[in-house]
Amino acid sequence: MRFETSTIKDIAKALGLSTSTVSRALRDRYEISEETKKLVLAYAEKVNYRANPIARSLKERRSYSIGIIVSEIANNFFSQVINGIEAIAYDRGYHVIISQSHESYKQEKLNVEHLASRSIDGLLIALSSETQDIDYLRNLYGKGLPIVFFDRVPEDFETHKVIANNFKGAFDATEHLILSGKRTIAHLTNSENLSITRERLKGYQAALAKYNIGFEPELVKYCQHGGMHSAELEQAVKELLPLNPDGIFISSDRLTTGCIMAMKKTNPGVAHKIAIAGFTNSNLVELFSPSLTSVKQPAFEMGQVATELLISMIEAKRPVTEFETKVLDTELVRMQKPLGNRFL
Amino acid sequence: MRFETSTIKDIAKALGLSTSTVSRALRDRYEISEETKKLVLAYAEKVNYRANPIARSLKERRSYSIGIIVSEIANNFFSQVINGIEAIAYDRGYHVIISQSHESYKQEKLNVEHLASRSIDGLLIALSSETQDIDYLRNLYGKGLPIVFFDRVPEDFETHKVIANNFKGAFDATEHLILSGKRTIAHLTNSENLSITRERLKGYQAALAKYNIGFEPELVKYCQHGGMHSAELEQAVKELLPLNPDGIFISSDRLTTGCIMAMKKTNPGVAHKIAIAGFTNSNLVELFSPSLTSVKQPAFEMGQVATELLISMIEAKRPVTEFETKVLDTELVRMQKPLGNRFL
DNA sequence: CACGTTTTCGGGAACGTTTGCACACTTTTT
DNA sequence: AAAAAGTGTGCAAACGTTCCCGAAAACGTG
Repeated sequence: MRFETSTIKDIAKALGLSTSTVSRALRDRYEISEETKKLVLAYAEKVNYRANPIARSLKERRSYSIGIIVSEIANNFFSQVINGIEAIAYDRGYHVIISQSHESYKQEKLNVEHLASRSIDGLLIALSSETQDIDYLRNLYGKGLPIVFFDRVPEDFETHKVIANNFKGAFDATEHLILSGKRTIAHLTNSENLSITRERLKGYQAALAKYNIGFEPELVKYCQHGGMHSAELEQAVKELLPLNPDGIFISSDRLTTGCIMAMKKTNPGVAHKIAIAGFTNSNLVELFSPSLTSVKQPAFEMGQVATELLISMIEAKRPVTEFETKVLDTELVRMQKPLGNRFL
Repeated sequence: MRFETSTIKDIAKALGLSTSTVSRALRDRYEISEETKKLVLAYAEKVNYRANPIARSLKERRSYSIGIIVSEIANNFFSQVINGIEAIAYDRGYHVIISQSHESYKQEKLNVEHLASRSIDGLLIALSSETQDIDYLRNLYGKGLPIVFFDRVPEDFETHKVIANNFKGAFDATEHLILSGKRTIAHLTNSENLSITRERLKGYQAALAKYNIGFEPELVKYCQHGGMHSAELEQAVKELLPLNPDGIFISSDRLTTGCIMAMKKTNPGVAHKIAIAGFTNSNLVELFSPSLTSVKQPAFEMGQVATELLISMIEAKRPVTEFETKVLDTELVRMQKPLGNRFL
């Protein structure tokens, strides 16, 4: 803000004290007498003094801000994560700067470096579906920037991570389809680069195995761009439908909604015949037709936990060397009984 | 970032120049010889020099950041607006700090003041549904903080504003219901505090008038919290249904989805019998059941335009005195033919 | 050659904080 | 009574920039 605002100097002058005394009084340091503290506090209150965070940052060499990278904020899951992040961050006196990678590696790298040059104190990141090379992150991390990964995490990076129990979420969803009598279950998923893709695939396979259903690789379709392009989704659906699946397990938020949309567009009839189970944090699933069984991730909590870990790293006196990977349970929300047809 | 990074001083020392010369060379000022400039630039490039934005901000008394206040980011409309804002802001070298009011006046005020103390250069805000008193904004504005309102704007505040053509959007939606043969058209809307509420009500009334349908005040239900609480919505729906409307026009994104949800919950049968038209920017409307006619706002564009106006204010040499209110057209997306029932 | 101009550069203050150190004064200890 | 310890405060440097001002060098011009 370029407009006039009272500074510590003004207070010092007005009260006939030195800036150091005022500063210390404001920070409630032990060296200052109660009397002076009260005086300063009262006056500061009166003139509505607000410490200039920029000057503070320059002096303390930190900005009290943390960067967030997600693929997009217009996404139920991520916007809920962000809410969790904000809840903790604001509480602890940090503000957050959000950037979107739009599932592009280039954009992600650009944004991270922009944030780093903006003097963030720490970074919270879910990798883009394109990302394979995370050396630029390793570099920043090596220079001292605390980083916590969430949701989409790299395997070979020693730091805190927060993820959902993707294996179990996928297992539950697939098992649910099997228990509903489905046998030919397709799997639509994200880029192979992503940890979530691999973990969810394993869950899917494990469920099939448990019920002695053979794993058919051609029933698995990968979307390199995470469903950002509708053409990609339509292509996948077109390839999948001829295999006549009676169920489909979809592995991410955007993919789930995008896939249903693509199925309706490609072949509206079949969309209602295939049982759908998918990861999504949409709070509108009850409105969807066809309806589906959804795997909900504890997004808000994930944001909270990740932020707490990050702040603990930022505020640690000495370098952290013990890292943990928190795994949060997902929730299976079973499809509503379709009581719809009599009303159409 | 607290980790070591090269400064202008380091460059100066290494090159045997003064900091002023280096600074000027970096900023490409005319006083510096081409030769020296090249030397400095080359060295800066070599050591990967990045100007410290915090020091810069302190010196220049501005932060190159703009604040955004929306009611929530987990909202199709707002997240799209934010995308538009970011597109322009990043392009012009600003970064954005997003805050959510959650439709609470208290939270809104708190966030705005937090942002202001964080030295934002300007503010982009859509008022919360609770907000009536905007004196605190007037105060900040008076002190020199540029503010641009979008979507939910106050009437008595002289500054740039960007809104959708709410009157026409509401008119079109209502007319569409009328032309579909509906005669008892309810209207579910936001808090009366909001500009969008008033404008959309007028559009609704105008459409009724055009077709000689009497306006029935009891068919209009207001939601003070903009549908943040589901109880509020269910209450409204419970009051509305006994009046036997055959159509309903809903006035905002969250309200539209929330209302359908509430109708399905309260009386699933009737949900499919009432024709629905509502404002929403959800990209999933095609998935909804019951399906609906939607009024889409040019959210992305709204963000872009608002940001351009704000930046023009921020960068204006002298105080801006000519303000404009940009009105952007909405788009009516007609309900899909329900080809659904034969597939259920 | 003496003078003004232009070009190119450096010194140093300033932005608003925080903090190590020194200093003065009071109280306690030996 | 002198020394030590404790208490409260101020001075000044520092964080990394930008920019005003002055000065040295190079260049005409008469």
